[in-house]
Amino acid sequence: MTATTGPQVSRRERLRAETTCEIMTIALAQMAADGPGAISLRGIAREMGMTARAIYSYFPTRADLITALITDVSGSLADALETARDAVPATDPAGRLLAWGRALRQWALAEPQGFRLVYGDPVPGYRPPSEGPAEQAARRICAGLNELVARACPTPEETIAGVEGWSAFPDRYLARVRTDVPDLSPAMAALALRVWGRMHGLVNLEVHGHLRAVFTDPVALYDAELRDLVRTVGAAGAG
Amino acid sequence: MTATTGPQVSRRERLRAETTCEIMTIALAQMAADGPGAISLRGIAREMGMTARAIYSYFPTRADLITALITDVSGSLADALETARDAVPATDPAGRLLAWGRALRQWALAEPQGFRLVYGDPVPGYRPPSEGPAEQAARRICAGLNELVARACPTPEETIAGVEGWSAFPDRYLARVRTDVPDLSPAMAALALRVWGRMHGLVNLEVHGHLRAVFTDPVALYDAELRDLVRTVGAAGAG
DNA sequence: TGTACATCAGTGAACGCGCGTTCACTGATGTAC
DNA sequence: TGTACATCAGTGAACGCGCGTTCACTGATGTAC
Repeated sequence: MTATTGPQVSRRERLRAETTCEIMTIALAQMAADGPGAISLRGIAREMGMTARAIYSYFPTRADLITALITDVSGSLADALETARDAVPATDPAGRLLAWGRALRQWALAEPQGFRLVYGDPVPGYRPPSEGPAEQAARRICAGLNELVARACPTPEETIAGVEGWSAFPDRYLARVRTDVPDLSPAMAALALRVWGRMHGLVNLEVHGHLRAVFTDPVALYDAELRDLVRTVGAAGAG
Repeated sequence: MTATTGPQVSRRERLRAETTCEIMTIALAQMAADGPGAISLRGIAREMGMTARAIYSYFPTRADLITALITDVSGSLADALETARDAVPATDPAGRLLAWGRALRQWALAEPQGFRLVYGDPVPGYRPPSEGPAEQAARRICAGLNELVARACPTPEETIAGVEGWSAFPDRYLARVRTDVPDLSPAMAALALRVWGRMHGLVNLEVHGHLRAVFTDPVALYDAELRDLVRTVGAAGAG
C-alpha cells in the first residue's frame, strides 16, 4: 500500500497518510479473508481500535475507499509487470515476454486479494465511477503486453486465423491501441489477447485454489506453459 | 435448474419440486445481479411473494440452499461437457477435445452465475460441507478432460518439460486419476491441466466482461485458441 | 517564552436498514373409515 | 358419498445482529502574536 506524501510533510500529514494506508491494508485483508463483499468500515474501525465514525475523515464513503483500493492495486500490478519486463534487455524480446508472464503470476500469488479485486467478481454494492478507476493501469498493462507480443513475433504483419483486420476491435480500443503501439497489426493484437488468456487461465486457477489440490508444482506447470506460449508467439504467422 | 421427481408424483410433491426449483433459480439470478454474497432468503421470498419463513420448509438453512445450488450447477456443467464430447465419434479424438472446449465456453456464457459459483470467489459466509458438494462433478469433469487429452495425444508416454513423473501430483489426486483413466501418463495429466488453464483463461476473461470492451468477436478468438491448443496436444512429446 | 486561538482527529450515541433464524399459529389439501 | 383427522404449506410478528451513515461533541496538536 503506497501512501503518497509530498516533500514537506508535517507530523500531522505523516500520521494521516499512515492511517489512510492502514485503512486500505486492513480493507484488503478483509477481502482476502471473506471476499470482496466483506469490506466493512465498521470492521476496519474495530480492527484499528477506532470508532466507525473516524473512518469518515479519511474516506467520505465506502465506495470511495474501494475506488482508492482498486486504483492503488492495479497501479501496483502495472508497476510490477513493467519492472520485470525492463529487467531483461530489449534485445531479448522473448525473454521480456517470459519475465512479464512470470511477474504476473508472482504478483497474483503475492496479492491474491488484489488480483481478485482487479479481475474477479465486482465488489457487491459498488459501482465504479464512470470510466472506472483502474482504466489507466489497465491501459498500461494492455499496451505493455501488446508491445511485447509484437516485438517477440518475427512476422507481425501476417494474418492469424480468424482475425482478418482491425474490424474485430471496438473503435475505442482500436484508437487507444494505435496510440500506445502504433505499428501493431490486428493479428498481433489478437494474439496478445490469446497470450493474456493463457497466462490468466493458470494464474486464475491457482489463485482460486483449483490447482493446489491437483498439482504440487504449479511453478513448473506455469513455466512450461509460458515457454510453449513464447514458442507459439515466435512461430505466429507461420502456423 | 433440474428438479428431481420420482415416477409416482402426487400434486403436492410436484408443487413442492416446482417451488424448490423456483427458489434455486431466483437465488442464481440474485447472484448474477449482485454477486454471490447477494443470495438472500428474504430476497428470494420477497420475489416469490412469500414470507421469509416459508423458505425454511424447503431449505433448512441458507448454507443448504447454496450447497444445493453448487451441486446442481456443477452437475449441469459436467453433463453439458460430456454431451458435447459424445456428439463427436470416438474415432476423432481431436474433434472431441474441440467440442469439449467449445461446450465449456457456451455453458459458461449461458450460465455465467453458475460459472462464477463453481470457479470464482467462494460465497462469503459459506463454508462447503467437508469434501465439498461439487466434488463428484469436478471429478467427472477432470476425468473427462484427462481422457480426452490422452486420446488426442499421439505419444502419451513421453515426458513434457517440467513434469518428470507422478511425484508432482498429490496422492489423493493421483489415486483418483488412476482409477478414472488407468493408462494416463504424468506428462498427459500435466498437459491436461495446461489445456484446462488455456480454456479457462479466455472463458473467464469473457465471463467477467474483460474481453467485451476489447474484442467484438470472442468466438473467433476462442476458436483460434482451441485450434492451436489441439495442435499443441497433437504435437506433445515432440516439442 | 508564554498565551489565545484555530485546526482537526477522534468520540459516542443514534438512525434506519436488511439480514438469518425462531416462535406460535392458520387454513387448505389430502387420507382413512 | 360423507365425515373426522392428519398432514403440511404458508403466515406474521419478533429476536439479535452488523451494516453505512449522521449528529453534536471533546480534547489534543499546532500556529500567530
